[in-house]
Amino acid sequence: MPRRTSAAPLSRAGVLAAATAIADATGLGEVTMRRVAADLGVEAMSLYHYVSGKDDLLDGLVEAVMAEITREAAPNGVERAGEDWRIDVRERCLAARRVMIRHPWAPALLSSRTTVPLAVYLYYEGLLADMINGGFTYSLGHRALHALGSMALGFDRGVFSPAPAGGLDDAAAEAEFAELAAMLPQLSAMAASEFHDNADPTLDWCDSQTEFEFTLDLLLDGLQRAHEAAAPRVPRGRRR
Amino acid sequence: MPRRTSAAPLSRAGVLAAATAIADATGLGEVTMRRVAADLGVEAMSLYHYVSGKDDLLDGLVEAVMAEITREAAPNGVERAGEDWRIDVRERCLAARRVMIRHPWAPALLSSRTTVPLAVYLYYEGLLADMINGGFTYSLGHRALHALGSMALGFDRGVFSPAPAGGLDDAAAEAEFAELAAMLPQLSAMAASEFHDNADPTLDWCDSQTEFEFTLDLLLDGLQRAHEAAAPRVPRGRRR
DNA sequence: ACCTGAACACCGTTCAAGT
DNA sequence: ACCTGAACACCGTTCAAGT
Repeated sequence: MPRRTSAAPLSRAGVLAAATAIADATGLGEVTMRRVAADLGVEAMSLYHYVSGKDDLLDGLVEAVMAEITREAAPNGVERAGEDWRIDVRERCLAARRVMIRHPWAPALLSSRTTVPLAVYLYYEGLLADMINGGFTYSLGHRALHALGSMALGFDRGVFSPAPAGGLDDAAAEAEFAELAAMLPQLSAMAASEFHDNADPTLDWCDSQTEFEFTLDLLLDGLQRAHEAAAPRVPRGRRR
Repeated sequence: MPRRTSAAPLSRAGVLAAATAIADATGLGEVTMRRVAADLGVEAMSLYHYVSGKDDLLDGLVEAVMAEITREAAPNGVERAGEDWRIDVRERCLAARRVMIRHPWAPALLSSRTTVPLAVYLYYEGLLADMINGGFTYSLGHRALHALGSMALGFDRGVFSPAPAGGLDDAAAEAEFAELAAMLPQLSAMAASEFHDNADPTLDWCDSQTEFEFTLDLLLDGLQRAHEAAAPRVPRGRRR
């Protein structure tokens, strides 16, 4: 039991920083009131002075992530020029994605929150403002936020992932894998085809940056089309 | 403690049915080994004869939901004709959505699973087969599965939802709400505008069926365009 | 004001024992 | 074979008590 070495007083920010460090290092499942407290050299109950409970701690983690996205999108504290809604929205989504890649636990945390923290609304406010400035109606802006879905926050929340349950270490597992591939002929053929085309080794042939950008541009294309169909004359900003 | 009334022997299907009933009635959080067992008039440890643990029970719930989607998409046990990939894919997504609406806990469960159950792969296999039959390359099929994301399983996994944390019961909460609206001018204006246009009362003005279908058609439009750009001559099936 | 120890009400899961 | 009671190792959280 390491006593607290530094006399630095506890604070909400300190508690959240400790929790973030644990999540980054060992995953969200290890983020426990007792564990966070132990890392701070303190008992679990002390945390309740800075955080109203476990739920508030998790909301705090979300706020920290959203703040990091804001810094990522405006590196010098300045917002983008804002001449083209499409570039602005795209850059916001890509900035969010860079942060999500740094914190792989964040998408699951975001998805699991039952109540939406204010910081998330502030982020959506910025996205919507980009589009309204670009001449979107509120109706189309509303549809756009839904259409972007989790892409707006920088992740692809499909349940689809290339490796099925269980590893393929021994021969038994390999036989099981072959049987499974027989049940999934198209998915197997797709995996084989994509492997072959791809210089990149097995890791991350799925959910790569190019997949993300393909989907994002597909959505932005569609929104741009819907926008121009409703208002063929672009009010301000330049065309692509 | 109600003893087990019927002498019906326990079974995996029975355990899953009890768990599904609990989730439907009171939410996923109440699905507990002890609670499921109690509803079956049995002790928690008895469940381990039919389910290898809590994780296996949750995988079982996912399998039950996927089976329900399959039944929903092929009501009489027959698959669709398959003349147009777009109609086939669309109908599969809408069938999945009808099931998700019946089991509001399912999207969160699907998203939280760290390992993907076989039933989910079988579902994706069907979706991919629709597109390959429609002349898609494996590369475009792969991109399409990613692009559809959670829409493929019938839900819109954005974190966006209209009501911020906390109710607006008393005057204090209402003042807080006004302050919050001032921080979110565009979102507030959007909400007001959409409310005004919508005959439908407050409930579900967001995440409605029309929003879902708008996003789905936006994605299908984009995929169709990408498909036709790569292979301008449609191999089989009719054009829209 | 800030931190603590003991306790409470829950979890999932094990194990040896019953029938 | 199927079910059980007691126990274990964890949770988040409360409360009265320390300083």
